[in-house]
Amino acid sequence: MPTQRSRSASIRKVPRQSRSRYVVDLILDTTSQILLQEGYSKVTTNRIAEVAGISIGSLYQYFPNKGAIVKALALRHSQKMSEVLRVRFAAIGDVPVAQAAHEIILAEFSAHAVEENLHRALLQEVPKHARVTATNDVHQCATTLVRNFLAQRFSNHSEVQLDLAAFILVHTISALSEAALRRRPGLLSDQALLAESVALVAAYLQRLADTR
Amino acid sequence: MPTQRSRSASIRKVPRQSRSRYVVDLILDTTSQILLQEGYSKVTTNRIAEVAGISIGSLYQYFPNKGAIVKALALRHSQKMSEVLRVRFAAIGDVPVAQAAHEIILAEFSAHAVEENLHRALLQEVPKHARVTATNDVHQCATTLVRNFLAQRFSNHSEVQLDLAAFILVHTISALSEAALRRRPGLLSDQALLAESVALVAAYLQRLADTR
Amino acid sequence: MPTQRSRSASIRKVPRQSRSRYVVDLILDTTSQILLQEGYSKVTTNRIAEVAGISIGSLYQYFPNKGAIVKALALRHSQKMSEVLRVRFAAIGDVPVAQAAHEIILAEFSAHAVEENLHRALLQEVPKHARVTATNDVHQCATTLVRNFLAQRFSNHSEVQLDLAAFILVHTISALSEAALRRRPGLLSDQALLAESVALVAAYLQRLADTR
Amino acid sequence: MPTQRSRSASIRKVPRQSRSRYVVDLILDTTSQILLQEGYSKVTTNRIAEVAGISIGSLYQYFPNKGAIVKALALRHSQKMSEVLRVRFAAIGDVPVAQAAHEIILAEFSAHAVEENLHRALLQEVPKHARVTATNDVHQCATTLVRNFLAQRFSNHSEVQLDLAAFILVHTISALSEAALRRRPGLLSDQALLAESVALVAAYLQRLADTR
DNA sequence: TATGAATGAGGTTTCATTCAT
DNA sequence: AATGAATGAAACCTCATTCAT
Repeated sequence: MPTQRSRSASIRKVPRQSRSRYVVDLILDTTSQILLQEGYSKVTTNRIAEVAGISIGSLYQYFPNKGAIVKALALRHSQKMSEVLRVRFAAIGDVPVAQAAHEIILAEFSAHAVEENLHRALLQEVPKHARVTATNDVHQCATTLVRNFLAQRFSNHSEVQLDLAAFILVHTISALSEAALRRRPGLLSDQALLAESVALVAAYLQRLADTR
Repeated sequence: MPTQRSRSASIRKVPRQSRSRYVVDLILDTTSQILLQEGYSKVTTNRIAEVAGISIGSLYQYFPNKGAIVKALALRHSQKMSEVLRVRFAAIGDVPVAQAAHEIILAEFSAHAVEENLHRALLQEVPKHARVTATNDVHQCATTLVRNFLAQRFSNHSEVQLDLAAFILVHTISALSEAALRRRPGLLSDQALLAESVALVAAYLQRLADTR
Repeated sequence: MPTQRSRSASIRKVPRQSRSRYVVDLILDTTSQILLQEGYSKVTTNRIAEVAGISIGSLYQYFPNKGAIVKALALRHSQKMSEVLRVRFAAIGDVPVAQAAHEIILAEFSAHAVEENLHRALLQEVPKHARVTATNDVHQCATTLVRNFLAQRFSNHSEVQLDLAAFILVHTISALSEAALRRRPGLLSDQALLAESVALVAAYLQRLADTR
Repeated sequence: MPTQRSRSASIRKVPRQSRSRYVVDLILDTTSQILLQEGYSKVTTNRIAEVAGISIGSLYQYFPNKGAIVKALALRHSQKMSEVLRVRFAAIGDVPVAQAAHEIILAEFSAHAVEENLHRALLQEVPKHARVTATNDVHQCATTLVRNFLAQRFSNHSEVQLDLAAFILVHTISALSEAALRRRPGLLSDQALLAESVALVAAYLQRLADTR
């Protein structure tokens, strides 16, 4: 007794069977590939099916419409990034502030390095409405992790201060990661940039420690 | 080498040019309006002409294709932003580092506040290839201005160090401006966020001063 | 000439047939339901199977194609209507003309009240070619019954006259039944409309009696 | 400053210029032709454009969607029928009831004979929702005309009685017209059927006259 | 210069049907 | 028998661009 389906429900058949999983991943991989090689305007359902080597009908058995494919791709990507962030942050020990800054930055840089080309393409090619939630997800995740980190280190600050600091740090570090990637893919490994970013963050954290 | 006709028409020439100017601006304004109100997918040449109240044929007499319209809009916008940046930076006097940080941030925030909605829409809705040059222009301008500022204050640093510092500062401040705008449009005036951004930049500049 | 196998399976045969019957009826009921609730354009084979809770493959084991399903539904419906007509007409005794008119009309109204919504949907939503025979069946049945009735009462008229009178009566009464249903579903019980219809038919029958 | 367009607005460009009129009529004529020759399922926008000898894009400059074309066709047809009805009824003089019955029936038969094949196709092939208003229009028109006629002749009856009589008459006569057309195109000219229909109606009108 | 009707490639999506399991 | 993933022709519709007037 099927009810009306939401137009943007992201997946039509629950991919319980491994065959389904396979096709869904195939479609997302193909979409990613076309997006990277030819740009968003070439991401059409026909082309996805063609490149994936499946029929257009099959594609629509797994996704209700084009938007759902793009959203699913963005979501899958954001989950990969979030996972990296979580693992990296969990590994930050009880180290001095300067070193913590280093590790936080490495965490963000690593996350941004996950399929960095796809990340850039999603941000720069895909219209916002086709990816809102997913993009926010990573920011949300990063902000929470940084916020928790700050809360442990700077317990004497108010909630509001911690929120603001987390906001500033996440945006700053994300921007530096992305700017680096945008400028020259691979630049994330640039030691000078890394060191200077660490300096920026360390200076800010130090000031935070010095205040009240 | 003006011909007789154009010479005798020279009085009329100015109004003619301004007629062109007028239509071009009308088209760009209309494009901006549709982009903001309905999203990039609704920006079609027919719709632009319709909303602008001109014929589609006329539109194609002022622009060779759709891409040119979007690029022109992006360019016009980046020039407005750059102009704000230039004026603000020129006004920064020989003040202490902390205050300079404040003024630099205000300059960037002001620039980003110029048609902030359009700015966001261009970045988030319009595919990169339709705006590359223009977006780069602002960054280029900002980077040059910051770089010059640093060169004056920190003449003992190497070219490479100055380049890197400029890179970091421009991306950081831009990101904070945009994050602020995105979070709560119109809230660049949030005093706490502003103060904390100044603190971040000041801390970095101070460190730069302390280093050889 | 039943083979050994079928003979020995004869006990099982009935339940097997009824299984078939069951699925066939399930499919027709589901088709009817979708037709009524969502319109003919939503009657697709996949949707029928989905709502019926069977696989699309099973559906095609009971019907060779979509058209056959719709035709079977129309046929089943027309048989139900015809059955009502036959029973009602058989019960018309040797009553005066005016009362006969009353009973004929009640017979037709009753027949049209059988799944009246389905009846309307079949006529108004389903393309003719998908139901021709079936719809004709009811008319054929009604015409024969009325024709027989007239033959008994007005034996002095010619074959041609009787045919024509039956044609006129059946179409008139059917139209009034359907108009009544369409106007206010469920209102075949409208006494005024019923009385006036009887008057119309009675006047015509009386005239028939008066003519040679 | 165009506002959101209703999806089923029937005509996109107001056909003020004769060129527009011409194309609109061409599209409707072509639609009618395909409907008659190949059935509703073959009425596709691509086929209409192809048969009409215009591009699919042109078709969509004149109609917002397929439904609007079918509705416009149904409307045009119903207007032609209504016009015939009005002219014929206006010509009915102060004649005896039996002759009036004759003329009313001729009026309805004539109206139904206007593009009778199209009429049948619209009723039998086209899903109701694609023609509602139009079909109702004719019935409305006929009912009003008959109602006015009755009001003049039978001024001693109540409003309710007149409404009911008009309802019965219009449905009866329409059904007979359509039945005749359906059975054998051209049958409307069958003198026997005509005479018998007149007899039916005359008998009813006479009874109306006899009642208070 | 201005107009706007016309174009048609190509986009998204549906659905009757098949067939390997 | 039953399943349901797969198919692909074909439906509806959009939009950048041209060109005769």
